[in-house]
Amino acid sequence: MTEPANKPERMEAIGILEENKIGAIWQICFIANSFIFPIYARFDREYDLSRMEFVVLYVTAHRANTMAWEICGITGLPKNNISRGVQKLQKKGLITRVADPCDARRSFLNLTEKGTELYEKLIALYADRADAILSLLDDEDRAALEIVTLKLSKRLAATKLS
Amino acid sequence: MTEPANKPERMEAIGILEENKIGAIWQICFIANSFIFPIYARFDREYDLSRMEFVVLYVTAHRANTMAWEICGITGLPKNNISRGVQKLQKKGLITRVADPCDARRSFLNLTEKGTELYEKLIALYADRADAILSLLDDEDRAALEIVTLKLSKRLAATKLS
DNA sequence: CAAAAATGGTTCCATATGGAACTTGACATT
DNA sequence: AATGTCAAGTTCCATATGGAACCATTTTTG
Repeated sequence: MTEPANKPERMEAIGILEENKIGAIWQICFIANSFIFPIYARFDREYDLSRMEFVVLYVTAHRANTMAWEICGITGLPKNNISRGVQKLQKKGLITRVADPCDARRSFLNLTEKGTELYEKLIALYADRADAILSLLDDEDRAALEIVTLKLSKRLAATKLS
Repeated sequence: MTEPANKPERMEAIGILEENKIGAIWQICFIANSFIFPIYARFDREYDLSRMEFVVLYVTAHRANTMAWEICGITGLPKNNISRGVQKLQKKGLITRVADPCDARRSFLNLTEKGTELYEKLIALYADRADAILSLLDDEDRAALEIVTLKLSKRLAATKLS
């Protein structure tokens, strides 16, 4: 059942990866897609959790009293999708939503104990898969990649591109 | 109209980018999304071209006599989506489809002149935007990033991850 | 303080997406 | 040649997605 590692069509991908007119960006997208799709498919299959739900879970795990609009700003995802993610998580009892006394439009989001438990499980899978990919590099290259992608992503977050 | 470069929610994103349990992968996805979404939105808005159409256009521009199943292998996208992209491009007169005499199920895809013209225009926009992002790094970092992402993406393409 | 603008969030709708079933054609085994 | 298996593409369907209109609250402004 294990397919040969180098199926011809996969090898063809390599040629296109070397295209240099668009530089590292196509490669970065290729790596991101290779990571994201399988992991979200797995979350959906094994935990019945959609991408939007995971995103909300993830951000909320990192910041107590998060508000929906903040998740939008952090992730760049549209607010209607975030809204749906929040609703589903709340229905499943994975997060709590408490109205902000200062502004009735907003509410504070926090993980429940159950939500924290699930998050711990998922983030472990997430980290394993990330590690499986990054392990294709030797330690030196991996360290270099981490330094440069952190720099770039931080600058990108702080910049308003046209 | 120009927003301040450092809106609070964007700065919050930076904190999360520094999360190290999942290392460079979250950052890579962040960079990829920051690139992909705006550029495809623009292609759709200004050229009425969907993501799938662009993908087919792109691969076909790189390989004469491409077949649909090859595009699937190269990009990892499902074949029904590719099929739709091919149909739309053909309807618009941007690619030609000629049945393979050796196997009636398959056909060879090639850009028309009109298709080539459009491709040239789009890839220039694509490259400009890629450059705008990569220019946030100094030359040394940028060179390092390009080397390492090429290595990683090539190994990833040649590997069958779980 | 009333009217207008803005903001957080939800709902509506039209489109994009991907899994699965299906169609047609190639090919292997008998 | 009949049969079963596989492969390339298409179609069907149920879900995900994101823009736009909308609602309910602040906040701003005259």
